[in-house]
Amino acid sequence: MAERKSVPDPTLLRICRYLRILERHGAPTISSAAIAEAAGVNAAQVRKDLSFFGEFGQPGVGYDVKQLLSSLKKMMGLDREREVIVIGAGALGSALINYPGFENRGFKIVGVFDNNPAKIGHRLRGYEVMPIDRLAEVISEHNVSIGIIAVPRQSAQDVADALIEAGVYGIVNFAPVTLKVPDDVVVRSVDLTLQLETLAFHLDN
Amino acid sequence: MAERKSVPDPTLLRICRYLRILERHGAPTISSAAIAEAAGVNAAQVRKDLSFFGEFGQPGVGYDVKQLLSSLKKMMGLDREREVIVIGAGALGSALINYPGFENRGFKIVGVFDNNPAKIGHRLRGYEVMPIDRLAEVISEHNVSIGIIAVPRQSAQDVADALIEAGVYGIVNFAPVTLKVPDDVVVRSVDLTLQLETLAFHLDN
DNA sequence: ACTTGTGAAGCATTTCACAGCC
DNA sequence: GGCTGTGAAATGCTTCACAAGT
Repeated sequence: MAERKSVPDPTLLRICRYLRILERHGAPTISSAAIAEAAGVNAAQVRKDLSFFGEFGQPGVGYDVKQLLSSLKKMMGLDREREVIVIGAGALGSALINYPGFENRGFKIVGVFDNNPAKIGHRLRGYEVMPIDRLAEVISEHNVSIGIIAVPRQSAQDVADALIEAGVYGIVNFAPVTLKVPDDVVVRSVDLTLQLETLAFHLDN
Repeated sequence: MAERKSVPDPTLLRICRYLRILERHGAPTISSAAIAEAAGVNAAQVRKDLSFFGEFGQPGVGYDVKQLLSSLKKMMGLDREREVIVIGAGALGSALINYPGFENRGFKIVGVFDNNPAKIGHRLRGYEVMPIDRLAEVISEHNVSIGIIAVPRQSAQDVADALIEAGVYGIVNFAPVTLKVPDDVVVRSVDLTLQLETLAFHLDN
């Protein structure tokens, strides 16, 4: 929970987006203006964001893409593999399991869980679907630090409780509820309909 | 694009979450403190958020749940059905198509598109998958105002361009890129990995 | 006694603007 | 000439605190 120097959350999210831009950038160097243009933000914003992590650029030249990439990855904790599990083998869980963005960024799925007996034991895109009661076992065996909740709203809190009980400190929640967790657990939510709903407002106004 | 009185974006997102809380609330009235507790925010925040849309509460009593719900839905533009299309019939598109949250909130899917010949013509959870070149036709025929982009990063901008060309003014983008669009088009992005990536940082710090 | 609605204060984030460096 | 890094200004958002209503 505690941060060395308190990096603003919006900065963290933007840095991840810069990472993608850098990865697809051809030239060996890039300016803050070019990153800003690709990310749709202000150039000063880019420089300020980077400044939370150090000084990476050369005045008059810009940033060395390769070097900036590896520095940022390291500072963001994205330079090593992490074991994650997915709870919920429905349509969404299934989509997440083979979403390339996860494995590409070092998040290795080491378990898929569901409480539906019809699904348990079957293979889902290469992963065996396990019953929820094996959660704790898999978590400790693979040293899982992150759980991805892709179950219906009704069971999301129960799953979160089980994850925390088993020692998971990071949760990505795809269910449309606000999870109640202790202060030392970090929850980040992705709500599939929220943005769509706000769009209704924007189109009318 | 233009708003009557400029409602902050965070407020819009929270209002949508309050909507869900209200829908699941048993009692006929609710206080700002109760909404706040369920949403994990400050009670003053709830009152301020609601105040952007009007005065709905009674001092000493709270808010009439039914009345607040219907007022908010109306002000958010969620009181009527809207036609949407989904572009991309891969794992994610497929998950979105039968995600209950969409239809439940008045977003009616009237078309599913993909450019993969192997998928075109086949039915996907009840929807016929159509080729991208029928986009404009379906959009004008069904009066589609919102397009949901669930294609890989590489084709997302092309799809956005085609949507805009065909008269769509609202886009929900699930691809991990920043789309370039004219000022009168509203894009809202949902990034499936961004939150997971920031979690890596939080767990290390 | 309890709860709303809201000015005003407090805090956070973004943008500006420019000194300093290549 | 072009670009970074960063104080300072500007903006935006959240929380406080309280008058007013029931």
